[in-house]
Amino acid sequence: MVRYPAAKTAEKHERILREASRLFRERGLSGVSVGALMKAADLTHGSFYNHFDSKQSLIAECIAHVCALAVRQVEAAEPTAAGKRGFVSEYLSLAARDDPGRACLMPSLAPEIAREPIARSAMTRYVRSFIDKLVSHFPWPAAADARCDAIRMTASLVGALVLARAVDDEALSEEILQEVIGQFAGASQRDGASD
Amino acid sequence: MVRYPAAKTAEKHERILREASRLFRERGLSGVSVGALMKAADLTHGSFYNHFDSKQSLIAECIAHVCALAVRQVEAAEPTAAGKRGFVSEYLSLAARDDPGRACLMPSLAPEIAREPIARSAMTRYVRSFIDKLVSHFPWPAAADARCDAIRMTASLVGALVLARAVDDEALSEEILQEVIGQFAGASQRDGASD
DNA sequence: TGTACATCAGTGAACGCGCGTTCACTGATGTAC
DNA sequence: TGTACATCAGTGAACGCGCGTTCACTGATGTAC
Repeated sequence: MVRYPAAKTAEKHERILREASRLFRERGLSGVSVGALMKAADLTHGSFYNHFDSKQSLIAECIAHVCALAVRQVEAAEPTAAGKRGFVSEYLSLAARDDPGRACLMPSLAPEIAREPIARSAMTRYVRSFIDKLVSHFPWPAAADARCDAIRMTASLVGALVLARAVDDEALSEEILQEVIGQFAGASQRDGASD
Repeated sequence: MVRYPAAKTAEKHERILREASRLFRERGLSGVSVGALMKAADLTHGSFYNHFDSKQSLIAECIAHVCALAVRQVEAAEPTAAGKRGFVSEYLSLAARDDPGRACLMPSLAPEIAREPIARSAMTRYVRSFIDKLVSHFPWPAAADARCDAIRMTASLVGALVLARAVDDEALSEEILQEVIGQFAGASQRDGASD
């Protein structure tokens, strides 16, 4: 039945997916051609269609793949207040800012995905999983407000990384990252609500 | 010297810029072709190059143009705590979410612009102007923290709109908008810092 | 174990298409007298 | 005021290019005996 070893096929599928997940986050959906992607995966462009129906369906699969990575990254943090602070510092680190291919997908691709009807449901699962995992994994001052706090934290993280990357000026970029890291760093309540 | 009336030329230049500013925010930079843009401005594609050097330089000019609009929009709000709350509510309104062509440029285009070296300096001016105008126009609880608060607020606004648009589920989308509006709505200090 | 065969993932030329940009031409406009 | 001319923004065919996708073919692999 299966003439070629399933493991070989799966390994190539995985390799394409991994390269695509990295490249899409680095260059945007429209910045990665099927040809360039397959070259990065050490294959020729024709065989792409042995693994995926279309570029669109690869995009949807990539979102789900990176979603799983993101959830695992939250889980890798200590489930304590210190672990949460560490997670925020990593999410908004210079390394994350400068290497979008290994960072969260939302700040790189969310606006482009919002315009691709087919990919939006995968993106919705990403956002929901991220928020839910924050809520369940980390401690929150009040259980009743945990979800609200997690949503606000997610918006802050995504916005800060989007802005820090968009900006040309290193000082301003680092200032944005630091101020938002600081927002989640202390027990002090001066941070946050702004009037 | 000037054979054609300068006003006519300027009016067309303005019309192209206005349509481009709307379309780029709606469809992304790579989602708007020069041909489609010029059709929207009731011209043929060839004459685009009488007005702009290239698509790239149009993009830079658009960012500056929308930046001026954004600053004016902040200025249009009452310079009070209530005015600030109203500004947040409008920034994160359903109308803004559903009509990116008339909303802030950052949540629509920042990631794509971050990948276009030529446009980043215009984007930097946008981000800086936005933050500076928030600082100078609205009241802040402590002058020393005004800039920090404004940066955090900007990150929250941008992130919330990015996520609300990326998500397929109306309830989740509205929840994100509402929680972040709520973060800036009350005098209560429970909002904000999350642990 | 060795040989002939069937399978099918991988290959790369080719497809139609839309892109950004160029350019020879047009024709409405303002100028000269 | 009327006519001939010069200007130049606007027009649309054409350019080379890269895209997503298709497809006839190849050749390494596992199977049959």
